[in-house]
Amino acid sequence: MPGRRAPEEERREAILQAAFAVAASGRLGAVTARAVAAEAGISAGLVFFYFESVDKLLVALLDWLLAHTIVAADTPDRLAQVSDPGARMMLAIRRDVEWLPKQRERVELFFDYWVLGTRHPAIRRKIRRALLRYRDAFQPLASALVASDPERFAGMSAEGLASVAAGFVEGCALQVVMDPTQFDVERSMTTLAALVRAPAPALA
Amino acid sequence: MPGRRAPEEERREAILQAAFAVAASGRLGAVTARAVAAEAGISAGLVFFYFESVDKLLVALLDWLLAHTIVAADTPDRLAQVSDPGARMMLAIRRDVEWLPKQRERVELFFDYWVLGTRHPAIRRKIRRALLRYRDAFQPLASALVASDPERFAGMSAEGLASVAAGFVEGCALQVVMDPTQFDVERSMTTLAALVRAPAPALA
DNA sequence: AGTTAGATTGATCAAGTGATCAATAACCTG
DNA sequence: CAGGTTATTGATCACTTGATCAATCTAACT
Repeated sequence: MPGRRAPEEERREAILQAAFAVAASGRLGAVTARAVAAEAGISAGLVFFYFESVDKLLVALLDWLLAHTIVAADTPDRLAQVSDPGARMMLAIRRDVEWLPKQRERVELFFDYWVLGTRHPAIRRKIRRALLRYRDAFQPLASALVASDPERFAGMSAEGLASVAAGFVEGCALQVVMDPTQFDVERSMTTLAALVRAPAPALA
Repeated sequence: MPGRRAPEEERREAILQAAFAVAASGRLGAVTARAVAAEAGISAGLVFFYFESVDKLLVALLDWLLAHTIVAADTPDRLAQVSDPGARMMLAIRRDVEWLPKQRERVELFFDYWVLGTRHPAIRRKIRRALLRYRDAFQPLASALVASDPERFAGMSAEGLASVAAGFVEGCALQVVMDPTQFDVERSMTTLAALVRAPAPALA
């Protein structure tokens, strides 16, 4: 029965949510026009009416995903309460690492997009920008840390430290996707703490 | 013209090489029975004659890839010449990191398989095993390093150190695939050296 | 009520996929 | 050179995909 109108822009949103539902359970490969339409309870043609092509739907889904994924937004206050720059940095990292297993579906999807990005310039640009933005989020913490003890962090820029912090979390994300059952937040954090704490002038 | 026989087992190998050629230029998604057959100069049916299904061809290609990919096997001697455990570890890491951009195609393929593994148990097992094997390759170096200065590495197990080393290289691999032009071996190594060298008792 | 504009459907097309299989040609044995 | 074995082909089937489009229905506005 054609004609049953929906509240305009909500259709787009509904389709995107359906696309996410499909992708969350069957990954990006399962996101077909028919699958999304079935999930949304509409006809396949309507998907193309709102999103010209499946490709553009995927790009829109990535935007939706990035907009609806704020890492660890639930504890913005606890971080400010910690005065020590080092402890603040560690808490920030821990917060994100703890978030990873809880949102495994999103992390997996992100990696799907990341792989897709290798062949898709527009997606690659979006992913890269998101990663840079994530790295930059560590910048103020890194700056404070370096400033708090310039001698100890001699030779390390705040940029470098922020990169390493982001890289560590990304490495954990890799492990989470690879083997969720075997990933242990505490072990990862302990290893990081030990590594960073250990002076190793022998390494060159 | 049917009947033109090939030297037995060489056919399998030839098909696998063709599959690799296809995958190297068009990624895993391009590996179809027809594409591989065309690349190998045979008919599509023959692919199914030697590899029951495309799925099994992909698994066989992964095995082939793992067997034909020995990271940095060209400099096995230089490592032994370095007596200092710290420098040895750093050289080992550098060796692998330098290898990444040169073999980008293989690294990309590896990530394709890694993503595929999330849905394919057999592939996931193979990938996981390969990653563990890679991590274990750092174990002797890590043990020597920890033993060389127990006080400095207090709280760090050799396993943890090996994990971090492997994780660092994997992180670099991620960057290489994402943006080959922007990846800089020297910068990565410098950052690592600075991080490891910097004592940071403030971090907890 | 009549009209118009826009949303919605479902059938449909073309392209590409994995897989099967009868027919056939080369090889080996005798 | 006959005969059996085996690799090889190419046509073919069933299926899925992205995409298009005429027909249709609903809502809003006269």
